[in-house]
Amino acid sequence: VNAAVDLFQRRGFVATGLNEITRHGRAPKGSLYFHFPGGKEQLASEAMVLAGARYGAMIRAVVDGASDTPAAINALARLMAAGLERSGFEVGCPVATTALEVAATSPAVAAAADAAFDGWQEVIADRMRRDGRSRHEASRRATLILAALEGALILARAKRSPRPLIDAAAELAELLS
Amino acid sequence: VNAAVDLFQRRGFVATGLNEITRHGRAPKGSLYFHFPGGKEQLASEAMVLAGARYGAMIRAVVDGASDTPAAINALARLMAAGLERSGFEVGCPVATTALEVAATSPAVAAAADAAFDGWQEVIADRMRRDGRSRHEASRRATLILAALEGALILARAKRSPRPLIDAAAELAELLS
Amino acid sequence: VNAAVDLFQRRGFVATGLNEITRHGRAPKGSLYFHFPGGKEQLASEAMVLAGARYGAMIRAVVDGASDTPAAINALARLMAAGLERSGFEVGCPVATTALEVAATSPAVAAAADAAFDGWQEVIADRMRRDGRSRHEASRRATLILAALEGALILARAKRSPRPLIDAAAELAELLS
Amino acid sequence: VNAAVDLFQRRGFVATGLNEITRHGRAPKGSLYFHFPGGKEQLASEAMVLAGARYGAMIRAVVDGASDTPAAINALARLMAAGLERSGFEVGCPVATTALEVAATSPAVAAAADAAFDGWQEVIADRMRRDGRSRHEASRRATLILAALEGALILARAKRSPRPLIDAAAELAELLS
DNA sequence: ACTTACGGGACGCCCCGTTCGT
DNA sequence: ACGAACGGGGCGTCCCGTAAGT
Repeated sequence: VNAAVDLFQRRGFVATGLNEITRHGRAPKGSLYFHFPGGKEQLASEAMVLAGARYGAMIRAVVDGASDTPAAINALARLMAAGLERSGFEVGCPVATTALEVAATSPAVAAAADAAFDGWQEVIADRMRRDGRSRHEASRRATLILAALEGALILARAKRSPRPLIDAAAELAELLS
Repeated sequence: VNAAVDLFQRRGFVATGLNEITRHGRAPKGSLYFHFPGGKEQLASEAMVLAGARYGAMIRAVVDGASDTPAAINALARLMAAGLERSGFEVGCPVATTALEVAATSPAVAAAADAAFDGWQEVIADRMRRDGRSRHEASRRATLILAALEGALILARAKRSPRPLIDAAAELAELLS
Repeated sequence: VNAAVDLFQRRGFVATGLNEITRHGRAPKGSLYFHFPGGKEQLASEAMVLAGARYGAMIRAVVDGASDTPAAINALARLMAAGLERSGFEVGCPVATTALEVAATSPAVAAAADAAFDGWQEVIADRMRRDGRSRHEASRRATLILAALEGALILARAKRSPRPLIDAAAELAELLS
Repeated sequence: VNAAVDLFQRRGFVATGLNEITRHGRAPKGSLYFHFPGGKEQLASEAMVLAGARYGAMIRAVVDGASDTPAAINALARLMAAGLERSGFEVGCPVATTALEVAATSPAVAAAADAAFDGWQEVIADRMRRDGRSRHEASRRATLILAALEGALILARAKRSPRPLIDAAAELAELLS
């Protein structure tokens, strides 16, 4: 279920109860362990995969629609800021919170989160390769962009303000142009 | 107690039980509500403050010891990477995980986390102002640096590898030089 | 299925899940309620019947093969002790545990268990009648023998030692000779 | 709590929920894990101890009040039969059911059950030693008596009739006189 | 002033026994 | 015959107060 994606994104992995998820998704409780024999961890892993795909598609759309990389960065930041404000700063990255929470305790979920991050990074790197960057350069630069956006998103949620996100993106875009 | 700082850093806010904290800190259970009438939230707030001060001092030492900003960024990344590896990728940022978890539920703790972030950002900005940057430019650039490091730390923990941290820092340092 | 017999014998009725039984018996889960519309109770009842027949045959073989009643008692005790030790004191009486667990809640299963006990008692009584005892005397004496063996089996499992079984049988055999 | 003794005695260990026990004993759930950090197993162990002591005292009273061993056996059987009938055959031995259920899964509880059995056996053996039996003879005979009573109790509960208990006791008493 | 011991609900995850729909 | 669905509860433990003691 993708009710899990939404709730993990808002409250985090640990704070979200399975009951809450089934209620939110109007799914019966008993079926959960039929579809996800691995329990909450499996559910989280699949949520990471789904969120990775969905968010990845969104990132791709923005990145491909932008005229150049700096423009893409700013566009992404604006999009994330809009989502943040629309939800009252509840909805952040659908992967980051869970990734941090389970990094030390659940290797399987951490790996799924990592795969999602990798996918996004690859989307950005792909665009830069098409712009003529070398493979290695594109990869490193994409990592930086993704990291900066994720980090700025944390700062923005803590401050309950889109400023850090907008500022960091603007600065990074400027540096890259 | 600063046992809380350590545990929140490793497992996150929600996953850490009060029992665990008192055990880890060899403090009596009943005393907790005497010293922290606000309960877990107050404890977390004070943990954010303490971690902010400690981490801030460390950042200041590194930043002041570096020859220029790019060198400082790389030095910080190496330091964080070292801590990551030393702890088996358990110990990340003492504020970020908690900040994400409580962003939507506990304004007080979120504010404390924000204050910690602000302190760190100010340390970095301060250095750049001393290097002759304008107030506004220094602030934005410091936000970017902090965001990039925090974001890269997430990626690194998910991947259980210091690579994202080292790469993102190297790329950012290069852009800034 | 007689996978149920084995599992009820080891872990008891309540502690054995239907899933476990189907897995142990390589039977499909959904088929269970086709063959046993009465659910777990019916399964238990039939397990009692099957165990009663099987164990009864074994008792008959031992009893008929022994030279006299005291010898039969000792032989039975040795056989039970051997099964106990072979299984690490996991496998006791296939009926007693379930009988005790459901005595208060499931009359149907309790009746099936009672029938199994009656069958065994009859096997022993039959032998004694053939040895010339009166109907009434044989019945009472068989009840005592069965009770002593069942009771000693409990003591033996609790102590994880065949001693109570061997001792009680020896004492009873001596009294009867 | 001795509500546990009562419920384990009626329904068995596995079938009795902790909630049920706290409800039955009017104790709050949260307090349970303060007094019994070991959880259900510890509760069961202490229930075995308590039941062992209480039942042991009762056995001692009967045994000491009887004129000789055969009379004691019959008196015990009558007492057990009375308890059985009074409760609609719900209340059996407070130790046997649990002992059988946990024999394979919980060594600690099994040991506690064994200790209770040993205590009872010792009470009976003690009486016989005072009657002039040798140490070894008294011990073996006491084991037989205890086993026969426990076993007959199972048969009686399955049959929902005091007959097996009364008959087995009568037969054993006769053999001993 | 500070700590201990204890009481007290609420809920988390897991899994159970059962019944549809095919 | 059987995969899928379905609630209900089990045990553990959490976060929080309070009454008594030092």
